[in-house]
Amino acid sequence: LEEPETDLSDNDKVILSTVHRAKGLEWERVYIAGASDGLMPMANKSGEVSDEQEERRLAYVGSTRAAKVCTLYHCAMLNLGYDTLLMNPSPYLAEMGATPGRSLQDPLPLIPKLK
Amino acid sequence: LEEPETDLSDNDKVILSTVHRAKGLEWERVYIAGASDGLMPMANKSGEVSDEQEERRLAYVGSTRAAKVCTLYHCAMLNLGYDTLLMNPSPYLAEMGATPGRSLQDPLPLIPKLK
Amino acid sequence: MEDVTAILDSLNPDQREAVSAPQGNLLVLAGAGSGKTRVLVHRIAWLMQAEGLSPYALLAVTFTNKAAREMRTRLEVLLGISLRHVWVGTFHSIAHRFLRTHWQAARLPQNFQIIDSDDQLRLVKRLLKDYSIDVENFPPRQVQSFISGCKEEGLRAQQVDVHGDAYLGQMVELYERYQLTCERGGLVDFGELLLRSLELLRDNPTLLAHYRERFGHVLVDEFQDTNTLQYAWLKLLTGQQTPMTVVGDDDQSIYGWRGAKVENIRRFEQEFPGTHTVRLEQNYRSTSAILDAANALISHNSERMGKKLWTEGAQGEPISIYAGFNDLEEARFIVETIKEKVAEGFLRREIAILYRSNAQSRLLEESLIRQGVPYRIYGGHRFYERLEIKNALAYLRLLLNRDDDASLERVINVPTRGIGTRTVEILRFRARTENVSLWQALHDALADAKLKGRAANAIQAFANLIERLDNDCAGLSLHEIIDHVITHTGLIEHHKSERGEKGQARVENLEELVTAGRAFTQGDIFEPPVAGEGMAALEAFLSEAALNAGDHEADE
Amino acid sequence: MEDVTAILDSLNPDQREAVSAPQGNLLVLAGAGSGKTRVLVHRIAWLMQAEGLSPYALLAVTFTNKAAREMRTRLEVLLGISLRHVWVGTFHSIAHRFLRTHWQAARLPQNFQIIDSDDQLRLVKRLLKDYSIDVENFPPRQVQSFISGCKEEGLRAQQVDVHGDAYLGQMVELYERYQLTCERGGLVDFGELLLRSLELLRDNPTLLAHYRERFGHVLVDEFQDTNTLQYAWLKLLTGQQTPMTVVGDDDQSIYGWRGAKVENIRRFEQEFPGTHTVRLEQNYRSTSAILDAANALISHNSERMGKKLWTEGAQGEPISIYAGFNDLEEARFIVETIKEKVAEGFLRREIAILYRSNAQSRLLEESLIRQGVPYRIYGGHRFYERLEIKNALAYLRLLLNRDDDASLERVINVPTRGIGTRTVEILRFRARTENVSLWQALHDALADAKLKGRAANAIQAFANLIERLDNDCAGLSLHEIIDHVITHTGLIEHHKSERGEKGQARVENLEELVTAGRAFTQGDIFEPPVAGEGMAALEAFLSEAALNAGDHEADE
DNA sequence: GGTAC
DNA sequence: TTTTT
DNA sequence: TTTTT
Repeated sequence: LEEPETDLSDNDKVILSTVHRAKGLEWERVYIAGASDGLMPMANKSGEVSDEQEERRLAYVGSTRAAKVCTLYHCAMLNLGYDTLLMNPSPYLAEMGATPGRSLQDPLPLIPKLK
Repeated sequence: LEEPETDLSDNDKVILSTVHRAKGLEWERVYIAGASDGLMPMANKSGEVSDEQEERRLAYVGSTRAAKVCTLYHCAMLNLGYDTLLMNPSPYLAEMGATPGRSLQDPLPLIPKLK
Repeated sequence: MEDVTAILDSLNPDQREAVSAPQGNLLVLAGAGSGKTRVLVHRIAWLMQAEGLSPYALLAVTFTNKAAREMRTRLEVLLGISLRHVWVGTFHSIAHRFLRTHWQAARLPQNFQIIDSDDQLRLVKRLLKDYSIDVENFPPRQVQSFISGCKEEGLRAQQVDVHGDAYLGQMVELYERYQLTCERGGLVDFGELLLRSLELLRDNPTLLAHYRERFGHVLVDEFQDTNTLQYAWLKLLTGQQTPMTVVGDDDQSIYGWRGAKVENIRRFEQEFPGTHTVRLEQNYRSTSAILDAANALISHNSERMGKKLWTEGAQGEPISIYAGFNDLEEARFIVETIKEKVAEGFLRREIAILYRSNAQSRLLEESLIRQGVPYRIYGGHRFYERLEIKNALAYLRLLLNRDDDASLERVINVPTRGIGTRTVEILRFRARTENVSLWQALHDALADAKLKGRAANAIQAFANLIERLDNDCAGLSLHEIIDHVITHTGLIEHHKSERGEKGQARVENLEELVTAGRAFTQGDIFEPPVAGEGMAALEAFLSEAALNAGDHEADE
Repeated sequence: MEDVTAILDSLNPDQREAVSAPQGNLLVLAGAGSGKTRVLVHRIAWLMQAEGLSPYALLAVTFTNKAAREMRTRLEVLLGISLRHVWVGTFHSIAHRFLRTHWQAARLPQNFQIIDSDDQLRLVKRLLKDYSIDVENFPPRQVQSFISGCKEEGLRAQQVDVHGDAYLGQMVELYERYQLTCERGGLVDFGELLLRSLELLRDNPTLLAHYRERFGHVLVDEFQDTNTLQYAWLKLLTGQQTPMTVVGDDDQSIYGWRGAKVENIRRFEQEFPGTHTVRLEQNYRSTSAILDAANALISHNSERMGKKLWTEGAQGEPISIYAGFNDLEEARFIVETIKEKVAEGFLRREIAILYRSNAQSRLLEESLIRQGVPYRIYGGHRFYERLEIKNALAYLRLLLNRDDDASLERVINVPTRGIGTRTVEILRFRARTENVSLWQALHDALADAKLKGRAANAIQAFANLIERLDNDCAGLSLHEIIDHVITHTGLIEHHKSERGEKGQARVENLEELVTAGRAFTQGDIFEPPVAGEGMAALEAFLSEAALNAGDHEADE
């Protein structure tokens, strides 16, 4: 009777997944990372969104994975390794009527770069 | 007396050059290729022009290389190998008051692509 | 008629309507968390018990093996009997079944093998190199996706209209050569399974009539994810006569970029007249707050079929948004919240972090590790995509078919046996110019002594190895074959000598492959055991490995 | 005072004003085709003849060797005397001259060598590999341009403010390591020439005073192209006291992306008070139509210093625009027009096709070839950037300095002498860990027998070769040295055996290098012969090769 | 295991 | 950038 | 994407 317990607690791990792979699954609490404008909806380097409606469906699929709690996360500055981007919150947040849980800190000025 | 003649006619070649390298040089007739909107001024993939004024200076340097004739060339469709772009004429053409030498043909519809 | 009320007992009115809808086309618009699988399973039970359809007359198609397996088990639980004869499977596994059965009509060699996307990419790369095509202008991945894209649109190379475009023309030529290479090697890619299965039915009226008569009802899951080819296949198979039950949700269509067509579900009612449509809008998963947000969000889309999720459950916490200064902060926020919740007693496995792109996981993982929170990446590395497994499978494939160039190339010098790139280059050149397989080229080169010295010895040794393995395996069972191959090819030894834990893990994976082979022949609770012994079983096992690559997740 | 009116005779009033402006800062805003070089040359003549400045007191700085050469010749033609003692040269060649003279004060080894951008890139790549830094996040070209960028802004690694940014921090560390590597190898890159020359003057007040006193007038061409470092250097050198004549055109500033600062010319009048400004607006090149168009175009820019070109010449044909259907058509149009014009009697060499990016030349070339029009790409391949020449130079550099790792790596196995990547890897590792040069590491490895067998023999042979070459060359003249090296290293043989015409061309290029060496020591009409014989001449020759790489254009 | 093509 | 087979 | 050293 100890065995399954151990097995179970060994499997008691937080799940990380892309929204795509999460389709069809559910969890009590879902935290969505990257609820920022170029990520959700995802835009290419030119700032274009390839399929606005599909992007919205993706956000829909993501949020409907949650049973009890769904929280979204956004950040003002995104480090890309070679560049740092200033981000705006996802437009879908307003559409969902998401309540601000903590206010956005003022972004620091970007690091001046040498040419 | 034959020698220099031959040498000379051997050097009688049309010159191809970037505008940058052409700075300071001059020719009787200068033909400028690519007088289209994303090339002159040059835009990056996102359609942004990094330095609008420097781009205009580049066009200025190009056209002032000509002694007698300066003609600009534009084309409606640019083949990039992996993609075909529809191009508009360079905005500098209007600023220069360039006279249309041949009217722009109607662009064909782009080849439909498989996803 | 049996007592069929039990089937409807536990259902809500909408579900009940769907399950008990009369024979005829049925479209179930199943919102997220509305009990979609349940309805599908109960619908099948209903068709059998209330409508009296035989298990043989049913065809249920899904997209993933997981979904197929879940359906079958839940059905068996519901009915309390084994149902191994019901056709429940993915589009690909069903197409595969067709092709295996009718290999002659499909103009395939009997021992054809399935290649996965990885193999396909390797093949494309090889092709580009052979024809010295500039990979700048023709990136392998782009060529691959062009080929897959064509097949998914139901197009063979000859049918692609290039409009005189040189670039497209080149692509089509590559597609054509790729296809020839596959055919010479007896290889079938994922797209080919479906396309050829479609052509098989299309070009064999008797066969088509047979299946149309046999299947009394076809059920399709996640219908919004079907692509042009899958849709055409279903249309052909049912002849718009055999009734279909299709279940899906246009609001959950997220694979458009991969060729899936939401229009297929949107136009179903028009294309299949007499369709009865049922909406499942009661949600059994989420709180009201979450559903309100989701409904509000999706209402901004146009051309929706329309659906509004509701629940009898609690309002719950509002959806909230936390904003951090930068991505590092964001990851820290998330993990801190999770730690709090776990401390309050929530189960870790009931918590998920979702993101758009895999790249985003790095910071999250770092944060989880730093803060000591155990986690698992869902659907990370796949067992059958691991290097050592792919190598073992390549040897196994060679046992069945020496002309499988892709497999031969893969293992000709693994473990290293002194066959260098130069030698392989020579073989490739010869194979290409004489239009024979590498295996043939290799023997020709040995025969006319074009290869000498060390190289010839090594090549000879390789050929001997393969033949010896084949001999040795005669009469062995599947798992014994696998065991023999991984041992006597030296793969085990090779990985044992690798430095670090990696080697050990690889050896364990290889041993796991033997176990998988044993399970395969013995059958398990999910899958029926396979007909045939030894080499016959091996053939089936290899197909299974290619089609079920996602199932067997690799440790770590 | 001599009769100086001859100097002013042929000039227009503006030019005359500029040439004869009193000693003191002078800014000549010289429009395109306004006789800029003429003014510069006559100004120098004026300063010497009217103001009585000695040739020694003059410093004329240009950006290209071509411009420097043209200035010197035209000056000699104008004055009818040889002027080899006037300092006319590029920023880099003048900085180089400073550093060669004051190598001790500049803390450089006497035999320091100049590396070009190519060498620099190789060095950066080597560095990234050595420290196993991810080239995805740190693309070599980006690292290189960061380093050059810093130097051009006058910043040493220690002076770069990273604001706690990890990425920038890594860049700076790479800059630092790069610099250390250069210093250990006695290597100086283009940016370093200028930066170190600046520091040399800045940190040696006596030296600075000496040069400030020596130069009575400094002239600068293409002032709009100066970068921060060059501007600072000029400011330091003149102390804003020595009068300067700067010539330039803000409207022709097209190198901003490379660090050039138009502001330097725009702010010159404020930064150097008492500046007299002259505008050259009369154009001697183009028709009125062309100038009208150019004036109209540039008038759309803001913050211009202001200038309007005019001509006494004809109106001419209007500027016209031809629009083609696609780029192929466009190229065909252009070439057709050219053929017409050539048929009408225009000289081909008086016709140019200009474009923005090199990629555009391909279609144009194809069209020219197809239509049989002879053409030449201006500034195509550079002689000193050719592989075989770079290899020969690397051997020559090794003769002067065994510790030049970049050169040693370049040729250690060229021609192939059995030293493989593995062996080189071992040497590199040893050099890195023991912080010695590769040459040293190589001897250490031989001494303690860490390398054995074939590898050791090959390495020993290489070391012997270099030493033998050094011995052999003692007493030889420069061109004999070069000849000896390209022969006895086996480079000539190596290229002779190459297939196709390429090998022949390479052999000819190597022979051309010998000729260049001969010309160098003997001097020619443009350049003074070099002081010193043999090895001393070699040192100068190598610098010359790096600084004048663009001059000597390669055939074909 | 290394080098050469 | 997302990846059901 | 342009490349004076």
